[in-house]
Amino acid sequence: MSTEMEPGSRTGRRIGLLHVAFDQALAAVLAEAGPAHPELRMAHLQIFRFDGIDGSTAAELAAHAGMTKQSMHELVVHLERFGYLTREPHPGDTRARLLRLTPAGRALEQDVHRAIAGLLESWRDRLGPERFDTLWEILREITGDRRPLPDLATISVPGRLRGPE
Amino acid sequence: MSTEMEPGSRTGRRIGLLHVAFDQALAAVLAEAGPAHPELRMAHLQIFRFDGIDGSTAAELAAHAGMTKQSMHELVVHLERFGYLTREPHPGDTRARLLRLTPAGRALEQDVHRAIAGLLESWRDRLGPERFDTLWEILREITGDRRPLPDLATISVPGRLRGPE
DNA sequence: TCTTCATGGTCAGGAAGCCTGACCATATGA
DNA sequence: TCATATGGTCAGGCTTCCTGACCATGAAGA
Repeated sequence: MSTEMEPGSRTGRRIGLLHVAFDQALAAVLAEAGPAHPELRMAHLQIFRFDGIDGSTAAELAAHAGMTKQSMHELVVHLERFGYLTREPHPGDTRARLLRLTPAGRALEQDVHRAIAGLLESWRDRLGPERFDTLWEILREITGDRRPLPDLATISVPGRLRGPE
Repeated sequence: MSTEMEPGSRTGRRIGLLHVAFDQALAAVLAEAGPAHPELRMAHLQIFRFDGIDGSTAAELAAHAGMTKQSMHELVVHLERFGYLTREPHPGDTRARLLRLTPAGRALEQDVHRAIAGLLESWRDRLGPERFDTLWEILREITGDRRPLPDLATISVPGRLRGPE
């Protein structure tokens, strides 16, 4: 390690901070921007962080988000109950339900994207354009992004180190 | 945004992935490296991600980790119960308890640091030295690191967007 | 066609990781 | 000395996931 590198602990923390900062900015901007959506929780925003909600199925979203379909189910149902999306029959697969954003859902999606854009803008200001682009590029490289989305499905954070025995 | 920038969603996801990748590598390497510690969960490792456990108090750790002392309390007690640390009286403050790593605790700390070092090494291989250093520098900049640690205490991720009403 | 297996969705229950509230004991400073 | 802050602790709750168990449907092979 060339940069004077702390044992490693700080890096772990810093990555955590990056993540936290992102979530926080998201929550903050949204809490202010939309006087709406009081019934939404962070987990729901996590979903809106991705594109393509509209027109996909819960199972697909679950795969993209790296969670079980049961977990995603709950989020989707919640979102439906509060009018952010509807579930229409999937043409060509009677089992599946096609998710459709309502106007409210679309507005929320916009809010989330605006919040993210704002945060990125502030980072960009802080870092300067070149280094910001570099960060972007590095993130892409580290998280491996040749394919569009599905890679996420293979990643899952174990709640424990070992199985629940 | 100069790099062809997706609406923002991908960036959010990518940062999440960075975080997840880190946690995962940590879990994986440790699960393999130490056939020990079956009773440890990720939350405990999160603690070991920081230095300075040994000799600090639970309240300090809580501040560093950005969580309440009650939450940290549970983790610390757990760690104590399973022999990773002890709590001795704090000289100079009868209320406080000084945390002390046991040999097992110290070994675990080493494992965690080794795991992190290994992950960073792999990123370094993938990115090349200069860009790796750049990432490091950018992370430092974004997460703001003039002061040693305490800044984290001010950050908290809301579980909801609004207060619990 | 019948059978088998995979997949989308759903219900039920639980674990983990946090949180808030309420307290006690001790520091600390006016 | 008295108010207030702080370390630690207990109790209880909420959120966000998870696993297990199912049903209905789809796909693929015997």
